[in-house]
Amino acid sequence: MNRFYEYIRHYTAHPVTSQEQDVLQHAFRPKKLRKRQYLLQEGDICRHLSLITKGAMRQYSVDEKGGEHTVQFGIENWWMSDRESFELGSPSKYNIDAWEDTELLQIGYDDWWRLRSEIPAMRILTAEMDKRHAVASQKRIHAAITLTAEERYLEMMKSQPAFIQRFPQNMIASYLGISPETLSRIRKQAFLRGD
Amino acid sequence: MNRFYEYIRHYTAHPVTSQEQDVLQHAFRPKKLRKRQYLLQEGDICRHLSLITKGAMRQYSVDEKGGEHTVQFGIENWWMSDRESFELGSPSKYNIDAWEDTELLQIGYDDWWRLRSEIPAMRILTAEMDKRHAVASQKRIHAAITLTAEERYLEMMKSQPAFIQRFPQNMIASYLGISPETLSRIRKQAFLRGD
DNA sequence: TGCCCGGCTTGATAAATGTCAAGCTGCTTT
DNA sequence: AAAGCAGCTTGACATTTATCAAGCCGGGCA
Repeated sequence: MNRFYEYIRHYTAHPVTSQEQDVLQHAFRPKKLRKRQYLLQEGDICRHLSLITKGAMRQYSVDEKGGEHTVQFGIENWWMSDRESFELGSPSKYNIDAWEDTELLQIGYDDWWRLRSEIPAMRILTAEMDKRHAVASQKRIHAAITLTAEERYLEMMKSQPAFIQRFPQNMIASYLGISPETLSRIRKQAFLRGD
Repeated sequence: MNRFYEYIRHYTAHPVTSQEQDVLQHAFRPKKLRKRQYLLQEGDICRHLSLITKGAMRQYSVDEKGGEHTVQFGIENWWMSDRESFELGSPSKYNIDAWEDTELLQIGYDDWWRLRSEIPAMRILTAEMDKRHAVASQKRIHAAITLTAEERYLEMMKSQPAFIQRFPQNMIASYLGISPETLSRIRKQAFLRGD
């Protein structure tokens, strides 16, 4: 938990009082997942926000032909959830599972909203998260409608090298919206040109 | 402004006191734009959030070849801004202009943050906006990486028919990430099959 | 009125990307 | 050690989508 208080202070510039630590400790629960274990399955309702403290996960959908489409990757200090299901209480269309052995801090919907009014730092943290999320979403949407497959990959190498290192190529491809074969060829081209 | 208080009450279930109306009235400024007039140009810093009270606008980038790529449409009751430029104070990569004659209510960065702490309804409104934005972004990203051009268009017809009615096809195409010709052919196909 | 221009369609062709099938490699499991 | 499997690559081919060029149509404007 101490790393979590540090995390909050880092993003909000608000130190967490020991009184607040008490409240936080009761609201957040640690959880461990083994590689390939589900955090959420299609049809479930997403009841928690989960902060990754260690490991790597992904959120993805599965189409009729069994193809997987990665909506989001997460590693240390990223929050995972199906935002739609969590906020609306609707059954999720996505799976979230662990690609590496993973450790999380989880908080439920009611606690999350309660803490936002009780602890100023949590209010700031939420605003900061939403802000970053909005900026990142706009970028990804713009990339999707504007760039070619190759440009999207090179852009991802620049902005998210950690994901490319920690997840296999077929998952990267499904994140970029292309087939694994196409990604393999794009990488070859880029390599032959000298990265 | 009265419609604005009504708007707030609708989304927050908090009536706006006359004291608060006073504060809001000083923070928000009305603005009118003629068709084709810019609200924001590439290179500008986006200093305001703008609520559309009447009209239709779009946010788009222009590539090296002069091609336009629509990131967002907005009509009545939609907020327009380049979120990245607004939050980070960086020069925008986008243009925002009016497609129809448009009326706005604008608020600056500092006022926006101040009102969030002063007026509870604004805090709720912000949270609600961020929530909806997050859900919509996730959907659009999922559509972009999962669906074919035709499926994306049909999906848009279902979820955003107002946009399709009020913006010309070449802009719809640039929103879907396809060429105007492809959209024209897709529509013909769909029509021949009976919608 | 008549012209011009923006928006839309259509056809021919090119480029990008997907699909299917095969084979390679390194790791895990037995 | 052998078998099996997941991830990656490659080739041949199919499909989707973009590009370029031409023409149509209707509304605003001289």
